[in-house]
Amino acid sequence: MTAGATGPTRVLVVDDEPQIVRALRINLSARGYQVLTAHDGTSALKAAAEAKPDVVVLDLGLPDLDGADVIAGLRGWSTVPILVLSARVDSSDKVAALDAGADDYVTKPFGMDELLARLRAAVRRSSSAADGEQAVVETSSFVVDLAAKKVWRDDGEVHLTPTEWGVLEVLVRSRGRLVSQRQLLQDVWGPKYATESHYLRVYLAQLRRKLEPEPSRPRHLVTEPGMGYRFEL
Amino acid sequence: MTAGATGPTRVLVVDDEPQIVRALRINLSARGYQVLTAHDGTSALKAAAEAKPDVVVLDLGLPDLDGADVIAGLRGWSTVPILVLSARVDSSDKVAALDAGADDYVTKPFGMDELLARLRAAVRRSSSAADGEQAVVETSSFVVDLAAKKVWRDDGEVHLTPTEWGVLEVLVRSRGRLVSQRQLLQDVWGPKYATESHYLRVYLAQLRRKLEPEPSRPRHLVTEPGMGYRFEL
DNA sequence: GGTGGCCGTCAAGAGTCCGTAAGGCCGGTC
DNA sequence: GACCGGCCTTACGGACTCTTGACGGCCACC
Repeated sequence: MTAGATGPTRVLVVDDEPQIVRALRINLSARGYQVLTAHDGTSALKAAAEAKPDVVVLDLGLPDLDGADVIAGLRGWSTVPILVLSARVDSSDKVAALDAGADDYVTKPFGMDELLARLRAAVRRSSSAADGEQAVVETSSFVVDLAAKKVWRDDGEVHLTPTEWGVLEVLVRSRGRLVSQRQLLQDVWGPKYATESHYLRVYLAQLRRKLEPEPSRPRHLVTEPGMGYRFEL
Repeated sequence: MTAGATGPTRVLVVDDEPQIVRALRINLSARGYQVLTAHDGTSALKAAAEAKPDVVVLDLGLPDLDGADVIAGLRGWSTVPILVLSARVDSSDKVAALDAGADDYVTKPFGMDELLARLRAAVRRSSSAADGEQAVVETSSFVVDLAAKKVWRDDGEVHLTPTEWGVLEVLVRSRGRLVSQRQLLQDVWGPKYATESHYLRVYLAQLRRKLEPEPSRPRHLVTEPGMGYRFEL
C-alpha cells in the first residue's frame, strides 16, 4: 500500500561493482521492482533527486564520496529508506552509517533472500508511515477519501452506511479494473456469500442514487453484464 | 502509536536468558532509556499492551511462544518498532521474522555498539514518522493540549479521567479520519478488549457530556454507525 | 413472438447498533 | 472504617440498517 501513486516500487541501487549491480538488478526486476542504478555518490544523489526512488540500496565503498556523506546528502531533503551494503564488518562502521541516518546495514557477502526481506521491511515501514495522506480519489461528480472514510458531492458531504462503504471501497481501490461479483461479495460480505449477487444489485443502486448525477445512467459505477462492476474516474 | 512527546524512551526487552537481559538493562539504562523486561512471549504481549513501549527488543528463542507468533501478536494492534535478537544465523529465519513484521534482525553474539545503533535507528524512524503533529488542537468549543494532557472549555479547564483521556487522545491524534471501534478499543484498553464496544458507548457519552455544547447532538465527537468514531474540528 | 436469464427498483419486517441512566465494585485517602 | 472517584456492567427504548421478496424492463437466444 504505497502512498498515493500506484505502480511498482522504485529501487535505486548504488554500487561501483558491476557484478553486484547486475545481481541486484536481476533479482529485483524478477520480483517486480523497478531498478535504477548509479555507480558513484555524485550520480546517486542526482538520481535520487530526479527519480524520487521508494528505497535506496547504498554501497559504502564508492570511488568519489564517503558513504556517510552520501547518507547525509540524502537525509538533507529526503526520508527515503536507505539500506547500506558494505564489505566492512567493523562495528564502528555500522554505527557510523546507522547514526548518519541509514535504516539498515548488511555486510557483504550477503544472502539475497535476507537482503530482499530487509528491503521489504524497509519499504513496508515507509509506506505505512506515509499512509493516510494521499488516499483521495476524485471524479467529475464526487470525491472519495479512503483514509478518512468520507465522500463529498458538489452539494456537501454524503453519508454512507458500512456496507455501502465496503462496496465502494473495494471498487475504488481497484479503480479502472473490473471486479467480479464473486470477488466483491467475498470482500464485503465474506466467503459464504460469494453467490448472493442480489445484494450487489441493491447496494449498487443505493450508491448510484447517492453519488451519480443520473442514477439511471451511471458514469462511474458501471455494470459489466454477466461479469461484475467497475469504478471509473 | 508513539506516546506523545515527553519522557525517556521506553524499551521492552524480551528474552529468557538472564545474562542478556542484564547486559541490555545495564547498557540501556546507562544511556537514559527506561527498560522494561519480560521473559516469555505471553508476558511480553501483556507488557507491551499495558506499558506501550517505544521499541521492543525481542529474542526469538522463547520458552512458550514461537517468535513469529509474538511478532504477529504485536503487529495485530501496534506499529511499535521490533528489533529481533536471535542465535539462529539461518537466513530463512531472518526472512520469516522480517516478513512477519519485524523491523530489524541481529544475530547473537552481537556487538553492543551495533545493537544500540540499530535501536537508535529504529526509534529515530518511528518518532520522525509521528512527527509533524500539532500538540494543541482547537475546536469551536474546546481546546486539547496533547502534550500537557489538558482540555479547556470556554468556562475553564475540564477534568478528564485517564480512560476518558485515552479515548480522546486516540481520536484527536487521527483528527478527521475515521477510527474503527476495534482500533480504538485496542489502543486504549489493549488487544484483548477489541470487541467490548459498549465501553465506547459509555465513554463517548461521558466525553460528550463534558465537551460538547449539545451532548445529544455532537459536532466534534461523531459516531459513524457500524464503523467507528471520528473527531472533527 | 415467446422464454429465460440478468439487472434495476421498491417496500417492509427483522435484526443490529447506539445513547442513556443507574447501580455495584474496587482501590485510594483521610 | 467511612468516603469518594473512577471503572465496569447491565438494561431498555429508539433509530437506523440489512436482508429478503416481489415486480418490471431489457436483451439474447431459441
